[in-house]
Amino acid sequence: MRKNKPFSLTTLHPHFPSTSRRRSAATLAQLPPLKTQHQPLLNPTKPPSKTHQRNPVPPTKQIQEHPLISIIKSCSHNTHLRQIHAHLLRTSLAQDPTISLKFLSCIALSSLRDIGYSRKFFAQIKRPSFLHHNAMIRAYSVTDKPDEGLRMYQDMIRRGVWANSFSSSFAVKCCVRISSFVGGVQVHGRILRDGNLSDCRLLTTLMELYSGCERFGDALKVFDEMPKRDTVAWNVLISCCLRNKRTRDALSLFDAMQSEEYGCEPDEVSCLLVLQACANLNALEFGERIRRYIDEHGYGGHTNLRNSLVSMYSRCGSLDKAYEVFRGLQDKNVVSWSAMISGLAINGYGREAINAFEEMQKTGVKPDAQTFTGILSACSHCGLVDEGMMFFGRMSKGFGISPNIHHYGCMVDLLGRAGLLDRAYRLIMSMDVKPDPEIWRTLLGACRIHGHVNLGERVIGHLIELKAQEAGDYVLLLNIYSSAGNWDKVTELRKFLKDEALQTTPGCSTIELKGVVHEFVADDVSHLRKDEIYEMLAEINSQLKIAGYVVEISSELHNLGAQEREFVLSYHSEKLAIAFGVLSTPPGTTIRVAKNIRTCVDCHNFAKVLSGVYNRQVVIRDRTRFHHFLEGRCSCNDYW
DNA sequence: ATAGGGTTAG
Repeated sequence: MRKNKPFSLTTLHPHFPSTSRRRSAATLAQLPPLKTQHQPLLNPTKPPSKTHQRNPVPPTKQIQEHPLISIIKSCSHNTHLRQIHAHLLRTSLAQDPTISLKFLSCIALSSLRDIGYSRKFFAQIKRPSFLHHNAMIRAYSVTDKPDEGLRMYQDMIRRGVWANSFSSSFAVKCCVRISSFVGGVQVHGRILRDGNLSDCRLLTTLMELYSGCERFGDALKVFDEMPKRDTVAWNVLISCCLRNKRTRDALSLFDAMQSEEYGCEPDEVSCLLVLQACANLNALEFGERIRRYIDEHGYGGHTNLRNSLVSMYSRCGSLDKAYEVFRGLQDKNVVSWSAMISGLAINGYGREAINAFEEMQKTGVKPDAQTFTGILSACSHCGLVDEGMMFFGRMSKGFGISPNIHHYGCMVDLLGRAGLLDRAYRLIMSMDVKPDPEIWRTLLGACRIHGHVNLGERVIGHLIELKAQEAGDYVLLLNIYSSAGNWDKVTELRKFLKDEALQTTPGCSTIELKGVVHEFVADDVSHLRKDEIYEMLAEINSQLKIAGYVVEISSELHNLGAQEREFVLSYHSEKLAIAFGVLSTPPGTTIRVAKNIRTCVDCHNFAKVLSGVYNRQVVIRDRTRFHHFLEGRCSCNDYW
């Protein structure tokens, strides 16, 4: 407990200009002469003036800050910080609690982000309060040493230094940065003991932590126990759903938060997040709803929302609407152009994407790394090998952007599809970034297309090295073996797959009907209309067989008899979604399905034949592209 | 009490 009156500079130095006048242009030059103001600042000799005592006003409003504080606040340049530091040391102002605190937090947030500097200054404070500790933990949380911030917090608790909800908040931030679930649980425990259970912001940070550690359940629990939830809390929950593969729940939350029970208005961030969910799920109608909401609530002018709309429309296969929004954008920035270029790319308009790229530069917008990801994927989707190579070269030479893993991925796809497998392999080996499993899978896909057994085996070797091999990868290898007629290897691999319990990314397909997204996994029996769906699937199977559809058994890894294999295949998630689509739409309409992983050969053929027999346009969007099927043909030359 | 915390487009 402090016995003295709060330290106030206002009363001590009435000659300082008032806050309001000072605010306009505070610079170091406006400081009172340094030499004359040594002692009085820390050792008040004059009592506070009487006028203040006669008119008691709430002290918080009355206290004026030291001019140094406003200088520190407006100080963005590092050299200025150093100057102020020197000044603080000279005048022993460094020991003033308010000033040192302000300075400490300023170092943390300045462009310097120099934790060493913060540490040094902290060490110079003789009696740091818990506020100084808080500022340090915060500093750690925004630099590259978040683990030390957590340690400092733990140390604080251990030494019995007073800690408040802000200390915990910064500590949680540190845990978020290093994805430390264990550390987060500790801080959570402390928060519970401190009884900070009604602090909405603190709990939101905690949700953010669990979200980042892929602990959806824990995040939801925190949310549930919050006594009062504001829009940001809902937004964090939505973003948590997006990050933890609960995309469909993200859509329900948009409605739930608005319900009478909760009465929380979605803001522009909510819209941004939900639009992402729509894009992932292919949920065009829901996306349209969000668009109406945006217009009705006056968010229509937000460029980020419009950019998000461009992306949502194009990822839902509605390129014309994407273009319409794009055209209406008054201030197209690099994100708008990149969204449009990627949109053209995934929809198969490679040339148009390149044109857009040129036009973008004419309007003076400079491309960045993600623009090039879009343009390179346009080239790979449309088989524009020379153009792709050209852009890949121009990227670093002409624009100073060094290729990242996504750029390399596009190039591997481009070269691989074109049959230049050795070059693709050499490119991966020459990369200055570590190859990820995804890029090896891209090459493996190319090996399948071109029946390259040796390279395929080598790629599997690399995946094993990364401990990332999944069942789906071996299925591709199986396809390669069987198309090469290498039956011994096929048998051997089958046996291996049967014995080994391999990890698989569960395939999942979604289809939107009347604004409701339906989700299917393989062998799904959870849908309300499952009986009708399976009946329809049986009907479709027999119709397609008449039309010449043959089940592609090599897609399946189960070591079963041919009859049973066929049975297993018919339960793939995209078939269930398509069957549901046929069930719910009249002939002549479009069935749009989104798949989270690669669509298998068999489902590809299934959709192709079905589009003719049932007179539906079928569009399957898998990880990177659209597969359009119409009248028994597909748009991608059976490159699946 | 003091300063200070959460979500965000391609």
